[in-house]
Amino acid sequence: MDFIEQLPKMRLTTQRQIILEELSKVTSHPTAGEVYDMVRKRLPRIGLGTVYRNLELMAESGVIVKLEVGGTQKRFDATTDLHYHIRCSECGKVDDIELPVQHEIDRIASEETDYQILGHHIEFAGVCQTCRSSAEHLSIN
Amino acid sequence: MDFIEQLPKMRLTTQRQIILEELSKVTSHPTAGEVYDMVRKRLPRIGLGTVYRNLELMAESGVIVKLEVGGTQKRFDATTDLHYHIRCSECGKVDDIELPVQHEIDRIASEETDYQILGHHIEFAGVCQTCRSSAEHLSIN
DNA sequence: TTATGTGCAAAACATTTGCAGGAGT
DNA sequence: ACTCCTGCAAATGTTTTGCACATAA
Repeated sequence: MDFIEQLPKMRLTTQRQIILEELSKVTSHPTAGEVYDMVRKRLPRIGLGTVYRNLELMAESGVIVKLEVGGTQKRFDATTDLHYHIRCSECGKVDDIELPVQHEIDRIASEETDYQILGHHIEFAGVCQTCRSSAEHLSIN
Repeated sequence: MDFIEQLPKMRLTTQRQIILEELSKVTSHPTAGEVYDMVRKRLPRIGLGTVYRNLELMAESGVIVKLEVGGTQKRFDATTDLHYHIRCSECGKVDDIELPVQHEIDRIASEETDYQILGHHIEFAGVCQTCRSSAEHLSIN
C-alpha cells in the first residue's frame, strides 16, 4: 500500500477534478476516448495524453477502477466497490450486473494455485435488449 | 448456431492447420504475435495478417477460444471447454486455474438483467511465483 | 474453374511518451 | 522557487484491411 507515499505528490489540478467529476456522472464505463470527449466540452484544450495519464494514475491510487473487459479498449469506472459486469457481444456496451460478490472463490482459488491472489472479476457475455430488438427480423430460430 | 453454414466455406489450408497445431501444443495462452512467431518457424513466409484473420475465424467458429483478459493484447486458447484463468499483474502471464465451473451464476445473472446471457468468464488477478521470487528483496512488509 | 485464402504493405486504432512551457503548493 | 503537470505532436504497439496473386475444392 504505497499510495500513502504517492498521494502527497498528486496535485489537485483542474484537469484531474473535471475528469473525475465527468466519470462520476455516468454509469456507462466509458473508454479513455469517451472520457476525453466528455471532458473536452468543459476544457476544450485538454490533451488526450492528459486524460490517459490521469485515468491511469487515478486507477493506480484506487480512486477509480480500470476495467480490462472484452473489446479493444480499456474502460473506466468511478464506482470502486467490487461488482461484476456484462458486456454486449453485439455493440460492446458494458453494464453493471447485480450479482452477490463471490468472496469465497478467492480463497478456493488460492488453494489451487501458487499465485498470490489479489482478487477476481467476473464478466458476463450477453446481448442487450437494444441489439436484440434491432435483430428481431433476422432470427429464425 | 450458424457455423454449420459457415464451415463448408472454410477451406483447410496449410496455414490454418499449422496455426491450430502450434496453438494446441502450448498451454501458455499466446497472443497473436506469439502465435505468429511460433508458426513462422515452420512457415517463414506466412503473413501476420493471415494469423490474425485465422485466429479470429477459428474463434468465431468455436474451434479455439479468444481470451479477452487484462493486458493490451488478446490471447488464444485451443482448449475450448469452459475454465477460468489467472493473470500475473507483474508479468502478464496467463495460467489456467482449476476452479469448478460456476454454472449456476448464468441463471442467477439472467434473472438480474434484460440481457440474453451467453456465458461468463472469471479472471483472477495475482502475482506468480516467479515474479514474487524476483521481487523478494524489495518487500519490507 | 472460381470463390476463398494468402502475403505484403499500408492504414486504422489505441495508447504512450518526449519536451517545452504552465501551474499547484 | 521547485516540482509536478499539461498540451501538443510524434512514436509505439496492436489489429485490420486493400489488393494482386495463389490455391483448395
